[in-house]
Amino acid sequence: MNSLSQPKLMPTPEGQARNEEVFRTAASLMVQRGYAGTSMGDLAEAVGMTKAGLYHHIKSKQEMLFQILLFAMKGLEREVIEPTRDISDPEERLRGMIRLHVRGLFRHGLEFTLLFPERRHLDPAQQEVVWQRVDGYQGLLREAMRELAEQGKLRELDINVAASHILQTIAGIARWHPQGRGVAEAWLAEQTVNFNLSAILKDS
Amino acid sequence: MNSLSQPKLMPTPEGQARNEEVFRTAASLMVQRGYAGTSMGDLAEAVGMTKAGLYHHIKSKQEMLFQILLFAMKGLEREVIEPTRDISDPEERLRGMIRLHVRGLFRHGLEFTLLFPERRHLDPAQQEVVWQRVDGYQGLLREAMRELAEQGKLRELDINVAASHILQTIAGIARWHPQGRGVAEAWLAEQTVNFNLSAILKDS
DNA sequence: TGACTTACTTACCGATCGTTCGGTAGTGTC
DNA sequence: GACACTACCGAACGATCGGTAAGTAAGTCA
Repeated sequence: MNSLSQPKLMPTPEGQARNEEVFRTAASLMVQRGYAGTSMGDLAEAVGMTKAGLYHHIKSKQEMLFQILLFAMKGLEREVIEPTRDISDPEERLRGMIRLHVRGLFRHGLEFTLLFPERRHLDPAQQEVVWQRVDGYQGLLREAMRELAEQGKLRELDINVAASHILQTIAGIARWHPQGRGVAEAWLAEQTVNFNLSAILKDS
Repeated sequence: MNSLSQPKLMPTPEGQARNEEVFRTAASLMVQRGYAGTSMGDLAEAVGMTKAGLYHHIKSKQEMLFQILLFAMKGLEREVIEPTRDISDPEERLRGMIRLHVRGLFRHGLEFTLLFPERRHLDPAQQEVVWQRVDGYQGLLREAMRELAEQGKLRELDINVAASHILQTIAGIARWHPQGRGVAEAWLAEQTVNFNLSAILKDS
């Protein structure tokens, strides 16, 4: 029942830090080169260790991907879901979610959005877990749209399709602006917020 | 100066067909498992050949990916760009492009949309070629929006960001509805058309 | 019939893959 | 000082990777 990225037993503080470094580095490499394109040798070199040493910190490459996805999803929950949870107006909540998600892509490593397609390398049980988390997140988008519909503010559209479209525009940002450098992040976030809300809201 | 997927010399009609089968199968496998996740052994087995036999049809795995991307881009040009080229009204042209692109994802193998991220496995010169094609396509979206802006029909938004958002919603469909089965394709296409045009058009 | 080509095959190459084994330096505990 | 434990390393494992050399059956054309 380990919660995150624990090695086999009780790590020292330094070991814990090293452990986290391994996972963060792996996430970063996989964002750049993909899961299959990132070898354990690459990762070992990047953290200044031998391949064998890595296996003190992780159980397997696949398990590591699983832990990274869970960890990244927790980041999304902390940086996006929690701060907007208590906004009662659904339009403002939706705006907040999209805005924070886009900004989080650059500010913190919200690798989840980018690494999500790599879930195919997990075994079915792990895929199921990851999928549930995503569906939970998407459910929040759907719920906000449902409330907007009740208020008569929503266009005639399918909420499921719209939710997936919104997520895709966000994910796309990370793909087209790889490091977020050069573009004004806040501006890009607002562009994305407005694009998606114009898409789903009735003319006011 | 071979235009598409020619083997070394002059293929027989059967050879030509086999050649195309190799490329189509490779595209299909790579859509499912990714470039790195598709081994030449897998591909050989899928087409009922030995690995060595494959190399009669292709020069290398990387070159094959390049040819597949070019071929897929040609499909996009044939199925989406050409049929909408002569629509003078920019709104209708844009609607047509999105609609045909989404439908094409299911009807034909418009693998380009799905395989585009795999361009990182190409060498820089090949990447440049592929990128130019994409930018050309995206340029058509931008041009339509520019015309809409001239007619005063466009919202205040950045055309580059909007174009990338539109493409992402389309690509997302292929990712979320892997085989297109089960969902009414035409309905999904209209949902996507309306989502994106609502996003960019001023209230009428 | 013989020369040549296409479309493969069998057999193999060196490199790299993820992973494991046995060992060890360092640190803290009794 | 004996013991336990963490955090590694060197060396190797079998498997698989992309790719090749050499050979061959079948067809075309003179």
